[in-house]
Amino acid sequence: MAKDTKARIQTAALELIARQGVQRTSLRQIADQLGITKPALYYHFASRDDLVRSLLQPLLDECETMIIELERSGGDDPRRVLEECFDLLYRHRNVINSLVRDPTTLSELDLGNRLINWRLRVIAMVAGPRPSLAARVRAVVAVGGLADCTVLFDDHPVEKVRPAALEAALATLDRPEPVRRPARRRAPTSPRSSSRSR
Amino acid sequence: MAKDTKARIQTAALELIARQGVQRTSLRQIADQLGITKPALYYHFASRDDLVRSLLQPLLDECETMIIELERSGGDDPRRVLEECFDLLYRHRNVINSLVRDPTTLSELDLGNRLINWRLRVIAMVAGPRPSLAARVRAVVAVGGLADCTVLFDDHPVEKVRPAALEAALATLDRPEPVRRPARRRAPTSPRSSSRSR
DNA sequence: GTCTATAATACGATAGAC
DNA sequence: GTCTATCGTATTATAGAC
Repeated sequence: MAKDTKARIQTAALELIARQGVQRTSLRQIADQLGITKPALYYHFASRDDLVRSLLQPLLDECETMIIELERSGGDDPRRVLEECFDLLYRHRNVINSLVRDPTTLSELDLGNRLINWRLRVIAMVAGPRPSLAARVRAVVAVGGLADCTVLFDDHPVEKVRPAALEAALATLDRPEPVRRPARRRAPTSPRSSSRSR
Repeated sequence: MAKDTKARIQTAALELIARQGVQRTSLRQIADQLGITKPALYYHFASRDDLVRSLLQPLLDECETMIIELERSGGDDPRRVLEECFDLLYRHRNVINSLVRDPTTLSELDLGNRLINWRLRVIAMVAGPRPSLAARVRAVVAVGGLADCTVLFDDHPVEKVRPAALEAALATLDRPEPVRRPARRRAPTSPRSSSRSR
């Protein structure tokens, strides 16, 4: 036990942040959880922001390399793009839920912009070249829905969720041209549009 | 101009929160924006939390009534469920992006649990009775992807996004039984599974 | 209904001893 | 590498005048 204190700090911080959000987690709480004092944290991290950033760094690095690699070699294979995305999102689902979905974190630096940029690049790959609006919408649904699956089925084994999620996302994409949908199961004599719109 | 000061406070608060998150927005900032002082806010709201809650209340109320109404009358019509969801999410997209996605807000009271509960009820309606895991996954993708569309296409007219999003979500659901997918467009001789898994 | 003034508390961060 | 002690600054909230 010598230098891994840094790692223990990160673990404790992530745990607290997962429960109460970034802003609500103070250096005092983190120090207390470890049984050390606040100034001790400053030996390992230059500032609070430095600590938070260190939690995000692995995710950011892997996103960057994954997307660049996909764009270089596999951007024309939606299944492979979705597979890689699912695996990365699943691997980092803790950090994503605790930190990335927090608007406070997003607004600092250009993290929000970088994430939006990556997302759009993934969507662009999945939507294919010169996509119509409908195709882009399908890509958004596929990618966004896939992301939700990495987080909403925590009680299910990932080996079962993963293929199901990929099939569902790919099914969303498989609409080469707009057609009138055939009547769907169980749809009674309901009015075509009953929404009160907006 | 007499009693609508309360509404003006809410508007200013929402605007600031949209830009910097809930936790980063202080009563001082809100007061400054309106040209009044901090204690004046306490005449209209009992506390800071009271103000934040008042911003969420309309969304919460409408969610509750919408879901109850759907479960009573339209739970077996996925299209109608998705239509109502899209319209509600789109109508409240500002509050949703500013407040609801903030972990800090979610952890207070049982807001997070209520939202998860509603989401699961919507997913259950969309997935149909006694759904398989695959069917539930498709429902998650459909609902989650639909939600993303209300937020990601801000620069497009909603009259175009709405039908496209609904079609995409419904397409996701339309997989009555698991079949081997036919080969998809543009998939070259890529290896079937290249993911480094997790 | 809004003000001035202030209390009570928590925060991030630093200085300096050990 | 961790401590005690503390600085400066923010915050929410209240008391009481007008």
